Amino acid sequence: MLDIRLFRDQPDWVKAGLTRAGSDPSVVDKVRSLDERVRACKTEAESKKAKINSASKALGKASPEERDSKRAELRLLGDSITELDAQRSVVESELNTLLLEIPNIPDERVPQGKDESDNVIVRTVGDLPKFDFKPKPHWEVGTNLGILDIESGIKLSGSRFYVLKGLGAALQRALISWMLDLHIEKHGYTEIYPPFVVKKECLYGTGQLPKFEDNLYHDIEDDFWLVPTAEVPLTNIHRDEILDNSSVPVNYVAYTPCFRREKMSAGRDVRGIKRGHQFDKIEMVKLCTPDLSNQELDNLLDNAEDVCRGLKLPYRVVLVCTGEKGEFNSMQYDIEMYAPASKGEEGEEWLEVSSCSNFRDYQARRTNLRYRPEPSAKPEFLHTLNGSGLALPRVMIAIMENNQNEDGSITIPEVLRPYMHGRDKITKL
RNA sequence: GGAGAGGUGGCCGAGUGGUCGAUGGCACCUGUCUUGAAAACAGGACACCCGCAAGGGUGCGCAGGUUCGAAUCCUGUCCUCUCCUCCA
Repeated sequence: MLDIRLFRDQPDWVKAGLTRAGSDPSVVDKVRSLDERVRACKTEAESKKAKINSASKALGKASPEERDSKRAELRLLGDSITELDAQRSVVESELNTLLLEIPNIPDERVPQGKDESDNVIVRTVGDLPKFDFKPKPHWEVGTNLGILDIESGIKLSGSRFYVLKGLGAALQRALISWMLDLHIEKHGYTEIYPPFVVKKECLYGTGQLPKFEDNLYHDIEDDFWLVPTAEVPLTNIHRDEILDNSSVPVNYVAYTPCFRREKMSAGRDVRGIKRGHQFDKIEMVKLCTPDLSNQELDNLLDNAEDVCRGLKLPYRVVLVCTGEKGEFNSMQYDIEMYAPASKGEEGEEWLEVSSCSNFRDYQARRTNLRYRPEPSAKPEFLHTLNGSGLALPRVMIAIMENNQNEDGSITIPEVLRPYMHGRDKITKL
C-alpha cells in the first residue's frame, strides 16, 4: 500500500499518479478525511488516557478512603475512552480497506495506455523459425506424439486441465531442473522449496487479497489458500522482520505449481495448455534496498531473458503500459515468446512467459518487511521485485511449435539434453 | 486426535495486579584507554502512532473480558515443544 504520508503531504502528486494508473483520484480526498477523523479520535483518546494513567498511579499510593471517591470519576473517563476507541476503529478499518485497494503509483517511465496495443516493444531477440511446411499448433503436435493428453485432464479435473505423458512430462521436468540450476549457479539465487498453500495474511501482503479473491482457490475448512504464484510465499518469508543490512539483497528462486481460477478469463485461451487452472512456474524474488531496485529490475529481467537465450527461442521484451500492468507494481516488463501456431488457424502468437516487476515499497509496507540501514539506525522498508523465470506451459508450447519437424518430431533444446539422458528429439514411439 | 508445558525487546532470559517498556546476559553504537585492535571501564540504544517541538499514547503470540489500573487475573484462539496415537 501507499504511504499514508503521501496522502497528507503530497495529495496532488498522488492524485496525478492514480489518474495515470487509470484509477479514480477522488479516493485521495476520501483517504484524507478518514485519516483526519482517525487522528482526531486518537489525539483526544490519548490525552484522556494520559490523564487516567497519571491519576491511576496516584491512586495506587492514595489512602483507601480517597480511592473510592476517585474511582467513579475515573470510570467515567474510562468509558469515554472506550467510546472514542470504538469510533476510531470503525473509521480506521474503513481507511485500511480503502488503502489496501489503492494501486501503486506507476514509474514515470511506464507508457500511458489502455490495453496491450499501448505496450512498448523494447527489443525482439532471436530469429523466427522458417518452415517448409505448415506448422501445427502444439495441441496437435503434442497429441500426435502422445506426450500431451488433454482428454484425460478433462476426465480427471474438468476443462483447463491436461495431462503430460512420457517425454512430455520429462521435458517439463527437465526445464524445471535446468532453469533452477541456471538461476542458482549462474545468477546467484538461493533455492527455496515453499509450501504450496498459504495463510491469507500472505495474500494480503502481496496484494492478491482482498481485491482478487475471485481468482484464488480456497480451502474453507482450514482457511488455506493455494498459491497463485510462488511470489506469495517467497515475498512473505521475511514478513514482519527487520533484516540487517548485511543480509540484503535477498535473492530467492522457487519452483511451484500455481493455481488460478481464471474467472476473469472465462472462454479465453481455452485451446491447448496456454491457460490452465494449474501450471508450473519458476519464480524469482528479490528484496533489496530502495536505492538498488531500479538496477535490480534490470538484473531480474536479464536473468529471465537468459532462460530464453539458453533455449534459443525467439522472444521479445515489452514494457507494459499503465492500463495493462499489474496495479500494485510500479513498473513491469513482460517477456513474450514466439509461438508460430498457437492460435490454431489464425497462426502465430507472442506468449507471455514472464512478468518482471518492481513493487518498490508497496508490498513491503503490506508485509511489514524492513531492514536496518546501519547497525543502530531506524528500520526502513525494503523494495520487493519478482519475475517469472519462466512459466512452464508456454515454454512447452514454444518448444513444441518452434522446434517441430515435418515428420512430427520435436527437437529438444541443447541445454536440456543433459537433463533428458542425452536425447535430442522427441519422436513418436 | 489425546495429555502436559510454554509463547516477553535483534537473540537468550527474569518478572504472577500499581514508579514495568519491562532486571540481567549476549550482540550493537559512542567515548576513555591503545600505534591499531582486543580487553577493561563509562555512557547510549526496542518498535509503532500522534506532535514543529516539548511531550503524549500504544505494543509482553492474537482477540476479547475483569479492574481506577493488567506482561501479571479470566475466556477464546493461534503457534511451538514434550509424551502418546497415527502416517508418506
